[in-house]
Amino acid sequence: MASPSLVWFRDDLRLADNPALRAAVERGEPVVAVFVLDEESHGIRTLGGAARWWLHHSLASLEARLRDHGVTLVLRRGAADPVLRDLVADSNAGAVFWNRRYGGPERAVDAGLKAALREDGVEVTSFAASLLHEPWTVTTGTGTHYSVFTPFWRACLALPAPRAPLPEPRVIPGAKSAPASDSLDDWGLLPTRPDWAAGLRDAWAPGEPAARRRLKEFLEHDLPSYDRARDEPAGGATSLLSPRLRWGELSPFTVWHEAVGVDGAGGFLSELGWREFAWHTLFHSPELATKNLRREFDSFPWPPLDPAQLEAWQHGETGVPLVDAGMRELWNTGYMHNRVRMVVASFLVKNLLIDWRLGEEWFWDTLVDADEANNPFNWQWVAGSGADAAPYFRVFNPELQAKKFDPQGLYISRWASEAPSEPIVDLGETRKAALAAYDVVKRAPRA
DNA sequence: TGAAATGTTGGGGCG
DNA sequence: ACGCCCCAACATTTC
Repeated sequence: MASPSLVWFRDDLRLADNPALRAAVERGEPVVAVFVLDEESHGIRTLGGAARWWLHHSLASLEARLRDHGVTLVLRRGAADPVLRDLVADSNAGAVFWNRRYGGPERAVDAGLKAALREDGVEVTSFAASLLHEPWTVTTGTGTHYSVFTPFWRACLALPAPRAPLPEPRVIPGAKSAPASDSLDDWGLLPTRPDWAAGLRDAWAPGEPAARRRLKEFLEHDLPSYDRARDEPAGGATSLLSPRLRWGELSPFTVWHEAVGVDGAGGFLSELGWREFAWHTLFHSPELATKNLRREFDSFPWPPLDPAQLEAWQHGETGVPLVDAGMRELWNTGYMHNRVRMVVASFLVKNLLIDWRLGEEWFWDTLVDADEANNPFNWQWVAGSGADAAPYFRVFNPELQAKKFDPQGLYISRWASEAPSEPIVDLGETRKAALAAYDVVKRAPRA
């Protein structure tokens, strides 16, 4: 009697370079593929609206590709621990495989499950698949983790090179009868009443095949000009790979090995390095989304929230053209150019003096690429409270940024073409107020 | 992965 | 010819 191999898909919705899937195939028994929509386990962050849209379509793609192999993707909803244990029992699985996660609550779930299943005599194996280096392997000379990017990335580059990506399995042996599955449509991941996803549908094609096509196109067409053009929000020279990495439709090993030989790829690869740095930072500071990494920022004098200002920022109605353009790109497409992300974040935190956590939550809800590491990491970077952060006194001037990086006004006219209205705040005055607030933090005792 | 304020320099207009 | 001033251009400092 066969004892199937259970593959638990999480943030790795791909068949290529999937070590868990590979190990299950190599075990030689029928494969049961599972995805669990977990909104119940302690501390797990509920997905935002744009993320749910992406997840739906990426799961639909994975489901179809597995079906081509004769394998059913079993969809279940609930706390991962009991759901997985039920599935293991129902399918009589003898082995479970997954690729590692690095967030605090996820690690707790996975560790508990691994111990419990092993207790029951089930083989459980986890793999490195979504980071180039395991977080505990990148340490300073004194054994601590890095808090500054440049030495961190230098240390990564000095480590043995990331392994070569694994090919997609040619054959995946399916089980004769798979456990019952929810219907993806019943999960209600797509927006209705209203359906606000039209812009997302125009902008994106989720799923592994489209991700591979984009990688190829980026390498051929955009990488050569990446260093020169990546800061121009109208230019389209960025990789657009962030959601594909977020959902694991591409692995960083694949991206690394495809790009590393290309002349002038260093700047792009170091962006992969920032992604790596954010995840390592989360691994060492699981409360990254809620707690200032630099605790002296706990004394930051946030004024009482003016909800109208937060709303104006969210809706792209601040009267500051580059900020409004960015926020509307976000709302319409689930994405925003990186340069503009820095500008709108600086504006929220420093010109409006609104807590970075509120900006982080809005991005979490509206970005298709937000993950629990990069999103809070980057907000803390802008706010000045984070790892290797921009000094708080570094206040972006959105008008100057527009002049420098969107000199023709192409990006602004694409997203905010109406005649500009009066800014809701004076850029010069609010800049001064932000610097005064910074003074309080500067005088605060260091944690 | 800033911007503004302040400081320095040097060419050119002009008395 | 010379000194003076203005000011753009660039550099440095400060926030």
